[in-house]
Amino acid sequence: MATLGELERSIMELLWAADETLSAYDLQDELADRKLASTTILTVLSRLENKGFVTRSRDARPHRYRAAATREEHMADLMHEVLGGASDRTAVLERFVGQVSAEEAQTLRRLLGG
Amino acid sequence: MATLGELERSIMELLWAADETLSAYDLQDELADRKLASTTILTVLSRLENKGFVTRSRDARPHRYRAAATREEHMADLMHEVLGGASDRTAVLERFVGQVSAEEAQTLRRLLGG
DNA sequence: TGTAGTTTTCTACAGTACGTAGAATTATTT
DNA sequence: AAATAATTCTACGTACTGTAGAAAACTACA
Repeated sequence: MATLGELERSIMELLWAADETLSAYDLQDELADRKLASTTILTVLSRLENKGFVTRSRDARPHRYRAAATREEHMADLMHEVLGGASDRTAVLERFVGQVSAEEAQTLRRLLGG
Repeated sequence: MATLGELERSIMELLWAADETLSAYDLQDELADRKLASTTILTVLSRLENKGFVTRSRDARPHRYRAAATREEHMADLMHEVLGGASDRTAVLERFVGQVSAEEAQTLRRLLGG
């Protein structure tokens, strides 16, 4: 999975937080403090699309964008990606679980259908 | 946590796999197929040290290097780092657990002291 | 102890990714 | 068809990584 830059991440956060699809102009507004050119937003959205993080609807103009996966899916994917790179997955899980808070351990037990 | 480049990762893998500390020359040997200059290895080791992935013993010459954390610790840290960036951790864990294999689910239950 | 050999640090450069945006092009609206 | 709006193309600065030679620091031996 590709990695995200600073602005790329900000834009993903906005897309993840949005209920609706967003246009480049919507994003430009939400990032108004950074005073970015609309072409900048478009460029980044294009790159995010190429990386598979974003899908674009070309039906109307301006084009509308949405995150390809939810933030949760994305993060879970990242975690699995890390785990997938391990030769001894059990050892990694052991460490992982060992550092989890009590509440989260409880959550995990519940999710695992204890 | 910083990200690792291609060669940086190869060197970390060797350090993780090693029981002993390794010198730049040891690593050069293990990467002999790539025909790297020893200064290249030293530069990368230096960068890894700055990033906190490697510790160096200057007692003897050549200096000896070791991974700051085990591979498992590192990977568990990465997973926690991802999880830490989530606003809704439970949702992420839910996704994560949902994609885990049956055996790994079993492992997790055991580790959680079900 | 001066000099040759060894090891490390400094400096440098090419390639790639990202932030950034103007120019050129394409589409829409009137 | 002209004016306006939106997208794509092109480009550049910066940071990071792979790569290594030059310079400096250290070690060992004559």
